[in-house]
Amino acid sequence: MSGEPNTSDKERVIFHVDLDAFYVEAERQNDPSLIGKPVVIGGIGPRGVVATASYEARKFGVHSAMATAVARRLCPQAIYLRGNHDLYRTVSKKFMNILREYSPNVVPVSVDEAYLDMTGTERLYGETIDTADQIRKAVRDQLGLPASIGIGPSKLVAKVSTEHAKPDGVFQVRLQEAESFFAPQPVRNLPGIGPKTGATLAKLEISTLGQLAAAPVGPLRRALGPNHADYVQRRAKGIDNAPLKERVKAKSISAETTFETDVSRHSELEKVLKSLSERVGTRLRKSGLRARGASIKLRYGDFSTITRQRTFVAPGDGDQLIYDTAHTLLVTAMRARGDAIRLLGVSVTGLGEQAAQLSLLDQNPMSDSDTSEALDTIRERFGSEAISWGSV
DNA sequence: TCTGGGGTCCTCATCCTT
DNA sequence: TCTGAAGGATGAGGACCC
Repeated sequence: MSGEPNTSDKERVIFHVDLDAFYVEAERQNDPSLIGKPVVIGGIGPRGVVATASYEARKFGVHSAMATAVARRLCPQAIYLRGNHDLYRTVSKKFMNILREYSPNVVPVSVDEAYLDMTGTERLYGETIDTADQIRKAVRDQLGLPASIGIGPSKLVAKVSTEHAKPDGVFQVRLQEAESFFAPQPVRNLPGIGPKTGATLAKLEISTLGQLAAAPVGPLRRALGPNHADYVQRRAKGIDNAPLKERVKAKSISAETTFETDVSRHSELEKVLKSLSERVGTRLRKSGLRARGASIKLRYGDFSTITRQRTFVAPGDGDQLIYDTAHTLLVTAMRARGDAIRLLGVSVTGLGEQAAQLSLLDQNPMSDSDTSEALDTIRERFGSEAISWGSV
């Protein structure tokens, strides 16, 4: 491989394990009558999008991120399900536990995929490819789910290899093969190159990773900015020294909702804002964190999106603090542009584990945080709908 | 054709402090 | 006291991923 010397890659054997059409397969475990039929999971309302489609539905052109309305036109005979995220989380935990039997260093990246550092395990399990097959067999035997595994000297190469392993297979790319393996592939196959960067590269007549790797630096930097240009060009050569480590803590928590029809009535927006603030607040307290600020997200009918954020006077985790801040931001934003709103979101940012402090300003015997915790307890015992603010 | 929800990271502009 | 540079904090938006 040309480019920079990469000594650390030489010793590494990274597995990227990905469950095929995970949501669909998990639903099929629950309801075997779905086996063999086209199944589409995602938002089933007028503004929903597809989260996952079974391979039977994909034959009709249905794919993830497609508007459900379009999917229904392409494949009206498919079974459309909203999805059961509690089920997926439960299955995902079992999946990760199986992987942990094979490596102490397992890094989950989402419910259905994880990286494993398998460096030096050959003596324990034998040939790398055989180990991958053992893992796939264990996942199938214990959970009934098909898994694909990409193997490479880095997370990046393993991840791209997985696409060649699907469905239900194994694909390995060794260090010395990485650059030639990448070269003929379309730029969009590289994680980190999305529709926008792809279009920018197309304007420079760059369509493959080989062309990107060999592209002159000047025009590339002008088009993408120096940092991003250098980053994607290194990765196009298969260079990735990123260590395998788990993300420690969340940096933000958010909740958002898209209305079935655009909304401009203040009272309705306030009601939804309150409910979103509660959802975010509940999750914030559950994680034992406090936030330094809050932000709102507004998407208008023409799909233009704005965000507005504000820092709290002091870090906090109470529903009222989140709502009051979000409400101020909403009122200010609506004064500037009063158009009907398609999507409303609330998030808290700057999360940290600050110990609860008694603020000098806090004169109330029952603080916002205390009230919110009391509400959490009631919701936990009697359900999320059991109690709410009067306005909601 | 019509685009969800929950995240992360990056860039750029502006403001404030030193 | 004024001015400008540097750097951090904050705010806004874009791009991307699953």
